[in-house]
Amino acid sequence: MLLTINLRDKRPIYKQIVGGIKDMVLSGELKPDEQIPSVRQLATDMNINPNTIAKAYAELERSDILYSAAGRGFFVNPDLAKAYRAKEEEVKKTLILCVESAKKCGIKKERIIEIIEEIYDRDGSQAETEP
Amino acid sequence: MLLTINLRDKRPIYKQIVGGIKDMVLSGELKPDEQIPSVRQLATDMNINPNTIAKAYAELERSDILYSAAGRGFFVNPDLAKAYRAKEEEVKKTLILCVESAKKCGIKKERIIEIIEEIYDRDGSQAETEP
Amino acid sequence: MLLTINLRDKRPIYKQIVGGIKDMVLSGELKPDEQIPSVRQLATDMNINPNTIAKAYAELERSDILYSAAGRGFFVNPDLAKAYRAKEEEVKKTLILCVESAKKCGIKKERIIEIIEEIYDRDGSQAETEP
Amino acid sequence: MLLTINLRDKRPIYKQIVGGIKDMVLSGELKPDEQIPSVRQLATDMNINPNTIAKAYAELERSDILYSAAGRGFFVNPDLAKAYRAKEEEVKKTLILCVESAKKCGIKKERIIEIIEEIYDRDGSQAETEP
DNA sequence: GTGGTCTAGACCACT
DNA sequence: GTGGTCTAGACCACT
Repeated sequence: MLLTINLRDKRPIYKQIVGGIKDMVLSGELKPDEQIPSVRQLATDMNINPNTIAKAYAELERSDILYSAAGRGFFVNPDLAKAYRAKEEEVKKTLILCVESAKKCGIKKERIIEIIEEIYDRDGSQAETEP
Repeated sequence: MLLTINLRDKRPIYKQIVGGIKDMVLSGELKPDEQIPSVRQLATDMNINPNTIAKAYAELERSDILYSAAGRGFFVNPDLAKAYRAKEEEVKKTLILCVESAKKCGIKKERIIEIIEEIYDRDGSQAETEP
Repeated sequence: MLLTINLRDKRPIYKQIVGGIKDMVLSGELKPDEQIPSVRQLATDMNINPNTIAKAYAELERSDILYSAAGRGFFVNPDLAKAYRAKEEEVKKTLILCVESAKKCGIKKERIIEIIEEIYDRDGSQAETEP
Repeated sequence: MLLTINLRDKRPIYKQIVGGIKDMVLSGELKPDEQIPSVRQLATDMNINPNTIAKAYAELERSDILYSAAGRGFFVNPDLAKAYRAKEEEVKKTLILCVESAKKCGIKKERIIEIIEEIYDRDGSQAETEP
């Protein structure tokens, strides 16, 4: 499982892990009911304390991205409807804060959409390649 | 000066103040070279610790939004070119994080633009109304 | 023997088995002195580790629900008076925790009884139908 | 603030704290916007590790019982509608598990209601006394 | 092997 | 002073 944490990122490590795995699940990169690396395994792989991984996994379970059972491990929740809706809400909330402030400062709507197009249409370093 | 801080907001108070004043300056609500309330004055008005206000003002000065004259207080920087460019950079950086993740999760570009339009075109509770 | 375990259920698997078999015995679905599937048999049928089944059977024996004959397997205890009393105690203990907390939070007695009626009078997906 | 943890209780310490504070808030024992003891303070008072208290407080904030801000502390959420609805759901969920099993084992509805009445109408060691 | 809880202690940002 | 994050390490229940 490819997960990188960025030390220059202001978000705490566990939030970066939450974001990374959430995106992998919602993008289908991780399959329904697939088992993900154990807390200890990922902790070893990423050289991070197990408590930090556990904190991230717990949040992913609360967000209906994963489900788990002690003694068995963590698995991808096959029913992602709720998580998907929450993701869209999260995106919307971020955009509201960002766009309202931008608007107030005189950044035109057209400029914002231009930026969106530019971001969306470029390849994206980790994005899926299309055939 | 109308500045409201939201105690439920997860952003620290000083960041909320920085954001609020930055937006007021870049939107022209505060005029070039206009003096803004003193640290003590604003601290009293908002019932906030003066250290918190001072921290916000210091950051605004570093961002070329305000300038200070020792013993006389803080004033709006009349040369906002740099600050304006930084604001656009900041908006762009936020949009990159948000949009790349949204894209990966399968949220379509059209949906994002739809949300932007919706946010931008509504009145906005605290937004300036144009004559 | 129809026993379903729910991997999403937060109760450990062996507890789910204990609960399921206990209910089947106390409801008369399993007859006095009837032999139940061997540990290995049930482990195979349910695709569960034999240790887990063995743990459940051991607890059922301690609770006087089953008895075992070395080398011959597990059987339904025909004398269920003790187990029945323990079940009522267990129900009562759960209700005390739940109802006292509900009461403290202002949930009215009438509302609780209403919920009980609703639960009790509906068919229950896995409940036995009476002829 | 009166909060006792019971070592014989099977629930983990942090869950007992969550339950205790939730009940105090939903019963009105703690007032809207009232500040509750700091993580460190309660940790000292109860002789429990601060991390354990912090875990409980975090869950209470996620449940809309409390709100917080780093540097200021935790406060009782004045808008408890959501939390109250969740509490009723929680009670209902517990009752379903308990009552369905009891029913299956032949415990009569009248007996269950009798138990509820008995629990509800007795004083309750920590219950509010009525004038 | 798996996750969950808890303690102890450090360090940081914010007020 | 406040909470938030992270590490380290122990111990437990469950599979």
